[in-house]
Amino acid sequence: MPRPRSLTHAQLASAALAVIDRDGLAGLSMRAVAKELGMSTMALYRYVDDRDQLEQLVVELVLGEVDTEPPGPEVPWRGRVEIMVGRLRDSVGAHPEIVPLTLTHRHRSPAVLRWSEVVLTILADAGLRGGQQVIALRGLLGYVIGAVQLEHLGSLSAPGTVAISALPPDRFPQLSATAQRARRIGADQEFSGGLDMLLRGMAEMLADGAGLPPDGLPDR
Amino acid sequence: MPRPRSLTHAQLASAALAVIDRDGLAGLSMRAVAKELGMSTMALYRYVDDRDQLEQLVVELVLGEVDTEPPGPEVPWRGRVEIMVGRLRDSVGAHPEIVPLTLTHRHRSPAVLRWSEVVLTILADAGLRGGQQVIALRGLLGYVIGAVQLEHLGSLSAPGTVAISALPPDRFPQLSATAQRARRIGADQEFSGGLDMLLRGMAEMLADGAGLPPDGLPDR
DNA sequence: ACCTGAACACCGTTCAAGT
DNA sequence: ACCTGAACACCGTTCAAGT
Repeated sequence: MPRPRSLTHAQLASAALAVIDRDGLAGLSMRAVAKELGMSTMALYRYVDDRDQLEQLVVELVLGEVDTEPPGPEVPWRGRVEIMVGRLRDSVGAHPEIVPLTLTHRHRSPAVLRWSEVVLTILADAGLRGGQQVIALRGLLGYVIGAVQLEHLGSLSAPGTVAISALPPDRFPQLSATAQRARRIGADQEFSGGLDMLLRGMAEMLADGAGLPPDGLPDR
Repeated sequence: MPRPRSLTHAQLASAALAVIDRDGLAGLSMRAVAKELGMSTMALYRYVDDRDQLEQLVVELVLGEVDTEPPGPEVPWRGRVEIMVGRLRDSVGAHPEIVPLTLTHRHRSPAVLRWSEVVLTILADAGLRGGQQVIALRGLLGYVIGAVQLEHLGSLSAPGTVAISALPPDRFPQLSATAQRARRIGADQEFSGGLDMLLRGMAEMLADGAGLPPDGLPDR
């Protein structure tokens, strides 16, 4: 008589995320997750092929919470992009330890695909042409990924910025002055300031039709 | 009679980098590096406190090759930023497996500090004010980091893009159309297109003095 | 002082065995 | 069918010992 499955993928993912939130990404192991669930290590392999797939489940648990409902058309396109980017950043930012996992597993995540689809729709709506859309989407994704990592690593009690503040001002005049100022700028302000830079650039590209490849890549 | 040191830090770093270039970052281990050098594993601990410090040496070996000579003033400031960003991307791009290491060890790298100092000088030269400089520098660093990772992961025989091309066009119309086009856009074009977006945004910020925090953060 | 090898506490995963 | 525990081939690092 077949015993019923005692575990769902969701429970597995939650247990793994709990381990990560408690002990960091370095603390994630098949053994740790099994202990978290009160099962033997090998029992996990009933539900998952290998560690890689467990990681995929964690990524999907976190990214699956990103609201991918398109913002209303009454919001200007730049505002809509800001909303979508903000949602992604908030979800990942709530579990910054998983950032390295999202990088490796991003292409397989339905949530990221849905998110990308909505952002592309907004960009197309705004009037960006084919080649520009690709560049803009990768630019946005690249910015979010990079910024979240800088933020996460740079703010572990900000060892970087503190160390930089202590640099010899004669050899690094700009850097030490900037580090002083950087401490007064919050992470949110930094993030939205950089995003603003990107969006301004996009709007300008839109205005003068730049960003097309030199050979005049066709639009479809 | 004290034996002479048989190893320099540079040799150690080269051996580790050789392991990484051959077997990937996952193949890096104290044992692997020791074997590469023909020594016992524990001999490495004569030269390095722990694995973390070995990684730091690798990062410095790669980033130390970045030319941080400021480009001549005859080049417009945007061009100078492009040159500096390009140098960083080229060095890291030559050993993409180390990207995760640069993230963790970046704040301790003299090479990155020198690079940042030069870029900040260019930005100050261009007329960006204090708060804007911080945002612009982090924006640039974030973009490079994110873009290099997307490029590296996304181009391992491009499993992501290929998978995306195979998506059901009815559920992901924008994405599948975009994936088709993305295959015709080279990595360099993507990178410089995104960078161009950022630089346009910076130039615009410069023009109208935006990016200052709401409370009017003073310039020094 | 430099280098070694055994040992400890960890990994992911395979495999044979229990219910 | 579901779950277990021993075992294998790995880690980083400590420690005592050799030259």
